[in-house]
Amino acid sequence: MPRRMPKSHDELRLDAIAASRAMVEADGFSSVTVRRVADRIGCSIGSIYNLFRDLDDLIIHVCAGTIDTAFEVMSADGLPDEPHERVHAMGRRYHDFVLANKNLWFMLFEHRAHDGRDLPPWYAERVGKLLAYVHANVAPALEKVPPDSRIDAVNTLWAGVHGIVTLGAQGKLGIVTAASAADCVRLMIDMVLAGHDQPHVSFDGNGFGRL
Amino acid sequence: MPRRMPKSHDELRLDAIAASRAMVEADGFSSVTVRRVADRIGCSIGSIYNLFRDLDDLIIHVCAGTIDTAFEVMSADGLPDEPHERVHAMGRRYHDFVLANKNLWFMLFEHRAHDGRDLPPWYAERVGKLLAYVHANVAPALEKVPPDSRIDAVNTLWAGVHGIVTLGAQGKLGIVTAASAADCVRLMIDMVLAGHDQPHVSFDGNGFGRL
DNA sequence: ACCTGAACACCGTTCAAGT
DNA sequence: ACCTGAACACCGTTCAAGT
Repeated sequence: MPRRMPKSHDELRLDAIAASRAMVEADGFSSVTVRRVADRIGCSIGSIYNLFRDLDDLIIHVCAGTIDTAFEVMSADGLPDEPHERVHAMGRRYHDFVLANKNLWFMLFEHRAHDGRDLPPWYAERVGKLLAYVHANVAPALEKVPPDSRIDAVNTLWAGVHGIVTLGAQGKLGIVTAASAADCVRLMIDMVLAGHDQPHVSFDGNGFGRL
Repeated sequence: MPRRMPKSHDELRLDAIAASRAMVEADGFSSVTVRRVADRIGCSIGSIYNLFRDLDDLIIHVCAGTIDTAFEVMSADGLPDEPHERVHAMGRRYHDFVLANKNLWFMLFEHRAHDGRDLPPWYAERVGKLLAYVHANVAPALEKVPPDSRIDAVNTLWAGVHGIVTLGAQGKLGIVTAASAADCVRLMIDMVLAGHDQPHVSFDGNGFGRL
């Protein structure tokens, strides 16, 4: 194989996305510029616009990769069968993932398309896949909630977990708090599930000792 | 009074902050540029740097104003006396405020100082004042929680409310949900407070105390 | 002492000119 | 057909020159 084979369109696209992702991880998403990406992957400024519609489009592709990674992490093997424990495991995975990928994750929420352009369908699909997985695995722990309200209950619980994880990762979880974000996530889940499921709340801490 | 009296340093500062706030409200915080502010308040680019250390410093002053407004809204007269109802009223006020001031509120969380420069003490003080007010008014509804854990319980509940309100304002509260963010906030508060009214659910038993 | 705006080093995006 | 980079209209920040 020749040493420096000219890269194909698709290879260059993947290079640009990978380079951008590395920049986001290292210095946040505002450090990604067309000029720097072009420089990093060894092409001209103008060529970036042959690979992507504009910078927004490139950024969205990095975001899509982040969502895919999140899905893989969340859906990896090893989730407990017991519904309550499963929610705790999901919360823990979400927390750990966001903490390990702060800049990439924040970009999902902070990035706004320039005009009112809405997200492409293939992107919305991937978000939907991740959300559907969360719903499928959280809903069983809320089976006492009437089916009509269950979607809202899951959304409420998970939005709560998201709030804790986000504020925690931003260092804004209360002024002075002894409890870590991971502890608060656990507490949130326990509080919500307890509110809905009086009889048997197993709070022995079992299954979570692998902290 | 003369028609066009030259403005004092302090007047110009307030003008710049007000102009910036109006820009954020209208078009988001990335629409605030030194050139546009200078143009709007009728001074030169360079003069902005006589009023503020840099653009970050100006932005922080807008943020401080947002926090002050939030405090005024949250602490206005008319909160119910009953602790649970009071938490609901707080949640509702928070939700309404964020919805009515999306761009200003998002700026608080999305704005990052350029280098690792940390926020000035007078700014942290104002954030602390708002958080302290929330704590003082939410804590009574969690009086069954042991005092040692109560701060963490309030943080957990309020971070949850924050998550719902934030995702709701971003239009990201679930893919398709009938319930509005306001309904989810109500549900969250009910679930958490209900979880604590169950006698057998205590903070000591759930492993939360270990830190 | 402060105001000014040209200058500097960036930025996203476009497009005529090359291959 | 695609790659190139100068050009355009911006950006934050600085600073010599004015008052």
